[in-house]
Amino acid sequence: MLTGKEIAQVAGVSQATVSRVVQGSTRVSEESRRRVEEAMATFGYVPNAQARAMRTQRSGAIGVVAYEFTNPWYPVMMYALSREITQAYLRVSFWVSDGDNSEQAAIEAIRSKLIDGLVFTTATRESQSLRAALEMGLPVVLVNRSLEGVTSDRVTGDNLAGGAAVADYFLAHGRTDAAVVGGGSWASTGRERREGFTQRFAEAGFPLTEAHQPETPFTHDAGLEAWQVSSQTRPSAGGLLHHRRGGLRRDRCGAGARPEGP
Amino acid sequence: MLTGKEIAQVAGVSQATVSRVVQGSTRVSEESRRRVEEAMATFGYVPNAQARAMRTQRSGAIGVVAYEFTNPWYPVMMYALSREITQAYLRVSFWVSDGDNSEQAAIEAIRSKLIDGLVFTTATRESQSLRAALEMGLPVVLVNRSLEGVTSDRVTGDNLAGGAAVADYFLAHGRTDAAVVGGGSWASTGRERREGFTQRFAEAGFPLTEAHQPETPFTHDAGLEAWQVSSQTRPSAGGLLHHRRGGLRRDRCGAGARPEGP
DNA sequence: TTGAAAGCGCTACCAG
DNA sequence: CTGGTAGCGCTTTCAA
Repeated sequence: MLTGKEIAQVAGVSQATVSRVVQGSTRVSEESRRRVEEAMATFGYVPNAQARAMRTQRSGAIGVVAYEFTNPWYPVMMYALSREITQAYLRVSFWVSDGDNSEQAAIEAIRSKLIDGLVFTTATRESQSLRAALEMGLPVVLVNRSLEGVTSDRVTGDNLAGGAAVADYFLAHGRTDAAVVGGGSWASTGRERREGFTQRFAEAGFPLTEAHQPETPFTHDAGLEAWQVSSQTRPSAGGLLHHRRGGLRRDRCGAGARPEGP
Repeated sequence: MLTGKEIAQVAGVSQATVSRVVQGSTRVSEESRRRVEEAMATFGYVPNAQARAMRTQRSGAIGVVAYEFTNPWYPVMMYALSREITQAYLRVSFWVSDGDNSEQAAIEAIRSKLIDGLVFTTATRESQSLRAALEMGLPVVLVNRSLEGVTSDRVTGDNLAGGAAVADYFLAHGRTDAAVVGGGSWASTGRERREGFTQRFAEAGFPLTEAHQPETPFTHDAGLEAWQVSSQTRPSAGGLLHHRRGGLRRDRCGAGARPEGP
């Protein structure tokens, strides 16, 4: 691996001119450009991105924080984000959210100039470092989940309307005895979906008790368990999970069809 | 954001000493260390990782190339790799393999010193830039799929034995009229599984025709279609896909249970 | 259009 | 144990 300086020597120009050629069409004579490009091609020159980043104060990378991919929704987001980031001529730095540790690592990466910005998909009520980062005005965008009590750029679904829509569907079909099994309120998604659901039921005159809006992790196992507990007290209880042939169908949800194999 | 130099001024030491403190316990007096740490804490100093990388010639990042995550096997690998990489105090740079373009981008990242090494999970027979990179001795490790005709570090399953095991299972149950629907031979996985399968069948005296080892993408749709075509010519044909109640079950495979929701 | 030169913020060497 | 200093490879003035 040689440097711009060496390319310059070969091409018989100054290193500054090599830099100009690399950056595209700054003012460089045809002759100089030709010779520099020839030298670059000959030696397979690739500019040192670290040095450039240091000089320009831009890393060219965007961080993404997502969950372990046993939750199939996250790969979908990850893929979409990757595409967009790549199309913007940026790179993706990736952190698996393992609680506050990795979240903090991602945020630290902003401050250490490793990434130019961070997309955060796993905000929870307990994300201390995230909250602090947003309050400091660090370049963080919340995607999927939002965070109460801080202003921030964010991209989320309308979970309130979503929960309400499910409630309306139930009510329209005469189901008035319901429980919500929709994750926990530590995440804005779960909180808002539940809120939309329970609010609609309350408006319709069928308020849900606390016991019928349990806090569960976003897993099918936990949802199944909550549903079973709920069923014991109310045999006819329904919920956000769908059932079939007298039993819950333990299956993926949310991410749509995922039809491909290894 | 201030720099080590500024921290040094505040602490009344040289910038070199600040650097020593940051790097842990090089020889620094208690007094100096205390004052530097105090200054760092006061101003929330975070060292510039780009500058460090440039100086040390190590970026601290490992690249990972994987597929779009509609193929559920890749998130699983991605997660495992992320964990390992993080535990080694490194970061993950991520590329979605979209053919040779993004593959080349990932490899270029090695040469531009953005990453210290690359884990490549989507090698195909057509991966020109990957092949070139391996031949140049760039730090690339193949995971999941290997590449014919080049020596390289790699981590793969024993697909040959896998295909043979499926064949044995079929033969043990008296199924001698079979087709293999297992991806395409552009990937080592598909190629080796098929090879293991057909070889065992041939050994048992039931050679498979070309028509019964079709080349398909690694998708359920493609597999289903191939199976249907195959069924037309041989009503009793079986294959690597599992079926139930007279129809193929169009479902995920490979990655094991993936029970969680959004 | 071009080259010289000044750094970006850090690490690591070398004297003291 | 400490400070001075020389770069890492690039971008970007500033003169020429």
